[in-house]
Amino acid sequence: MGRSPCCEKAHTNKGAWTKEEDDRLIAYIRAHGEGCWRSLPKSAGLLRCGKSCRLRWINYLRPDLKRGNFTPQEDELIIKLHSLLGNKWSLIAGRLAGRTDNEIKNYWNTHIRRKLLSRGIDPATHRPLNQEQSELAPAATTTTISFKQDEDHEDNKTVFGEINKDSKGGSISIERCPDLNLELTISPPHQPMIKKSSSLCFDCSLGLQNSKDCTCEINTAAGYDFMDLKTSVLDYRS
DNA sequence: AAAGTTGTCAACCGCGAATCT
DNA sequence: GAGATTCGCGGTTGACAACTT
Repeated sequence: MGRSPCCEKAHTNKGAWTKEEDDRLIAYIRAHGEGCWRSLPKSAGLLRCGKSCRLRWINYLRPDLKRGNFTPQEDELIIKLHSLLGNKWSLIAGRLAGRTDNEIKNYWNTHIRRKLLSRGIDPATHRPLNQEQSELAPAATTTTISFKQDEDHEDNKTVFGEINKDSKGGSISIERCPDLNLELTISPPHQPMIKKSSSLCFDCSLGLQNSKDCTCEINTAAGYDFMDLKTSVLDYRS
C-alpha cells in the first residue's frame, strides 16, 4: 500500500525556526490548544509540516519547559532511570518536570555518557567497563524482567517475577542496577492507589530505601512506589 | 589570525503503534 | 477486518559555537 508522506514537502520550510514562526505557533496553540498537528500548520498559517510544529512546540516553546543546566540531582536521576528503562527517553522525560525527551537524549549523549565512561562505567550496561569482557560471556547477558500472575498470592497481584533473556513477548530489557528496588508490584484496579508521599528523601525517591544516606522515615518496601514507576513502567510494558 | 577539530543541540527522518474510516 | 491516516518515539544529522593548534 505504501506509506503516505507525513505532509506536503514541496511547500514547507525546513531548518531553524524564525521568531515569526514561533510567534505564530505559540499564538495558535494558545488560542486552540495542542493537537491535530497535521492540520495545524495550515490553520496557523505556517509553511511547516505538522511534525515539525509538534517538535518545535514540545521541545522548545512549551511554557512549562525548564531551560538551563541540569542539576546534579537530575543527572543522577537520569542515570538511575536509564539503568532501569534504557533509551526510553520519553519515559525518562516524564519523570523530570520541565525536561523533554530530546533534551535528555542530547544531554545523555553529550554529557552523561562521557561522565560514566570517565567513572569506568559502561553507559549502555551501567556496569564497570573492566567487567564487560568477562560478563559478556554467553550466559551472562542483559537481564530482562517480565510479569506473571502470582497464582499463589491470594489477592492475585501481578508481580515482578520472572527473569528472562528474551525481551519479546511482554517483557522488557532492563539493566542491572543492584541498588534500585525492582520489586515493583501492581494492584488490581479496584484497589486504591497508594499515595506517594511528598516527604521522601532523594534516595528513597530513587528506590534506594536501604541507602545509608536515606533521611526519611517512610521506608516500607511493600507500599513503595518508585517515582510512580510501579504503575507507569507497567503501563508502558502493557 | 586562520584553519582544523571537537562539542552541543535543534531539527529531521523513518518506523511502529494507535486511531480512524 | 483491512487499509489509510495520524501521532509519537528514538536514532541521526548538520549547523553553529567553542576550543586547540
